[in-house]
Amino acid sequence: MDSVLTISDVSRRSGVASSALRFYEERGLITSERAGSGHRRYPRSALRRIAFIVFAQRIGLTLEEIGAELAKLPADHIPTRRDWARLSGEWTKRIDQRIAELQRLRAGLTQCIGCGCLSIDRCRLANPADRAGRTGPGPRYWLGLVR
Amino acid sequence: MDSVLTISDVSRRSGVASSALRFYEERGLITSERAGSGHRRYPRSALRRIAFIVFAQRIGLTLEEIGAELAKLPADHIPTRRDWARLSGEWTKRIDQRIAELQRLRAGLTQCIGCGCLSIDRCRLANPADRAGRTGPGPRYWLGLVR
DNA sequence: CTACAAGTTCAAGTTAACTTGAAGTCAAGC
DNA sequence: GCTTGACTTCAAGTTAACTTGAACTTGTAG
Repeated sequence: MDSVLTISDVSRRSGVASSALRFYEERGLITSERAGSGHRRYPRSALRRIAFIVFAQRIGLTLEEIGAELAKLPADHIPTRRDWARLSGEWTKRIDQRIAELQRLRAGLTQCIGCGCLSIDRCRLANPADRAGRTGPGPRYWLGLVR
Repeated sequence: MDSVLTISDVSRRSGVASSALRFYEERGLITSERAGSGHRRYPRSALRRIAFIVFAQRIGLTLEEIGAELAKLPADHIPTRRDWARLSGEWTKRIDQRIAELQRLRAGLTQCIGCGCLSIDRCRLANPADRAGRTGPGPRYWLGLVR
């Protein structure tokens, strides 16, 4: 129940691997103090920040987006309940959009495939015009562009 | 309105890049005949198969999973409406699970972050024990393991 | 004092789903 | 006969989010 935590403390408590924590730090998502030895020391508040990151990932945000969100937190004090709550506004919308899409897909699954209309020409769900176009390399699907 | 299609025909009609179509073929998701010149020729039925692949991706299936689904289709004839419908059973469940998770996350967003319980120790949503554990390299998040 | 665990940095590897580029083939139009 | 465009294969590059490994230092227990 110490007030400062080592990286393995944080890893164990958060379920996030030490290597991932270093990676998050490199990306500017979290910060740490250093002990005289050069070892990282985390304040208790880091746990909440990390929980937030994990939470946001499950919603489907990229680390970059999460970083942008975290940047909105006040820098002059440890974020309060209110500060965290302010971040969540945009997210609710995003979740709702994804839920709506899944519900459309679910309907298409029984209706389109079931009724045989799963044709590129006729079906809105499978229609290329309804999908995001994007050029360049990289994983199109994972970027949520084809999702 | 020809009965056989070139790769660029299929690409244009489906919105899937030619390179992706070749990639799908390499992975065994689709097949093609060859013209004397060595060029690919697709039957009309390929369009539906490709639409199915795109559809499945939006739901969140990997190409490997999609391949496994497609393998269940009869090999001796062009799949009928019924054949396609049979594949969809498992999917509905999967969509529902993801929708349910998003709804839980949505609730957590207002309740947990809003009320300040977003603490690794107390909050179920952020609790490591609730998340899938996995060892080895690769993108944990994108694999749906942290989602 | 000596193990040995735990921490550090930095470069390189891993995964899925493609894309890009190089080098070559083939048919059609002028 | 020559160019142009569409096609082919094959190897290598791209992206996100990490992990792994090597080489090294520090902290702690016996």
